[in-house]
Amino acid sequence: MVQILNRGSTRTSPRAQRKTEARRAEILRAAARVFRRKGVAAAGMREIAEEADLSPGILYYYFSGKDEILQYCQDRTLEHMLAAAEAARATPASTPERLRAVLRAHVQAMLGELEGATAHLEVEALPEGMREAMIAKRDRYEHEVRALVAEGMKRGELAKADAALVTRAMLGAVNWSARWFRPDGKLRSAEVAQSLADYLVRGLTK
Amino acid sequence: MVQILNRGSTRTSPRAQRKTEARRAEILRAAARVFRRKGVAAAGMREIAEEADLSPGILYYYFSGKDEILQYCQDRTLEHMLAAAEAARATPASTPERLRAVLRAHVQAMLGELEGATAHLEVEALPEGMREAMIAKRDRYEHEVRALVAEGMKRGELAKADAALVTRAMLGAVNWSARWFRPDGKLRSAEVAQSLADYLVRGLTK
DNA sequence: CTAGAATTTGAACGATGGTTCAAATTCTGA
DNA sequence: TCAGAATTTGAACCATCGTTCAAATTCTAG
Repeated sequence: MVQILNRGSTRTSPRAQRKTEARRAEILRAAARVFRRKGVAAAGMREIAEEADLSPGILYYYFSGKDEILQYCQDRTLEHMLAAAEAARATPASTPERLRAVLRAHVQAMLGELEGATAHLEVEALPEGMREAMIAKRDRYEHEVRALVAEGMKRGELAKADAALVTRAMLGAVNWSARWFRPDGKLRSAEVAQSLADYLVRGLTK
Repeated sequence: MVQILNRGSTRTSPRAQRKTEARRAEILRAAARVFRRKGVAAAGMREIAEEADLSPGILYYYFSGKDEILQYCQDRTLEHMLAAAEAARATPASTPERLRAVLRAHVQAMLGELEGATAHLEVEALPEGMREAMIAKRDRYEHEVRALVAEGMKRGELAKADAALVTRAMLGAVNWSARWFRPDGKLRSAEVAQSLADYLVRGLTK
């Protein structure tokens, strides 16, 4: 997890710390919404500031710049998804069921009404130096999912296939939902999550 | 198909026309490579010019600007994919086999060594006014694929499911391959195409 | 060969967007 | 209450990028 430094609060009072922390979180949420709405490249600092009801300059009091904001946004979502993947591993359910759970959580992390975020799909938007660690984390997640797929195949619960490629196909299908999903559409995000997971795992059941 | 106007050649000699046409095609190929390598937003006109071994200004002699270049790039790939989809419809093979053929062609259109292009995945990068027609064309393609999926279900060749959602899942999985595929990787683009198509259609076979 | 048209160049322009910063305002502890 | 620290503002700075254009060069018809 990217360490949250003390930027923007040299004050030590717990009261002030909490307020600073809250401001920072507010900014991140606002940024995540703009990133999701317009894409990272098209999201301007002025727009992020407006979304958070703040002046543009203040963003630089709480963060070093757009890159850092993006980094936190991506990190948060990836951590969330990693947690879901690790939770699934600890579960006694069958491999197909655990795989479905991970995929559902993945979709919800992106499309969820309140905290859905998609910035982590644009790791290349990070500058060199920040990118590597994020890619590593994303890869860790991918490996987690792939391990689940491979385990299912080994146990005979899933049909044999190229686990790496199938994993990428699954993740691609769910990631792409961020492009077409509309909150005001016919399907709720939970339904999308359920149907996608069912279809994708079905492609491997015997 | 977007009409190729006579921009950049008021000359009427067939000889000159052909040369102009060739220059234009060269520019489009160079642009497609840069778009694919860096993404549309990060691809600069100067970089496109350099990729084509030309000066930046000349691009504006052959095209009205970046938007038009992008438009042609997207249009070409979409037309290519549409042609493949329509060809599949005219084929006597089973629905699952036709679906696999379309998906394979789709992957090849993006990852093919020579002409693979991914700019059409970024329709939102087009300005209002150009975007609508491209979205319509993309949707036409999606409908074509969906029709195939629906037909297979109706005929009993494929398991019943939400055809629209499954189609999007399939297209997402193949589109995403543009993000992770590396020409110097373990798998050739044709192998990726084959395996993806197999897995995705398998998710619907009974 | 030569005049006029077509093509090409590259410097400069203007808009955009990330960022900085001096000054103003608000907050906190004593 | 008040001084000093923390926070906030918004105008200005600067780099980047799409684009323009006057001038230079190349091509072609007669």
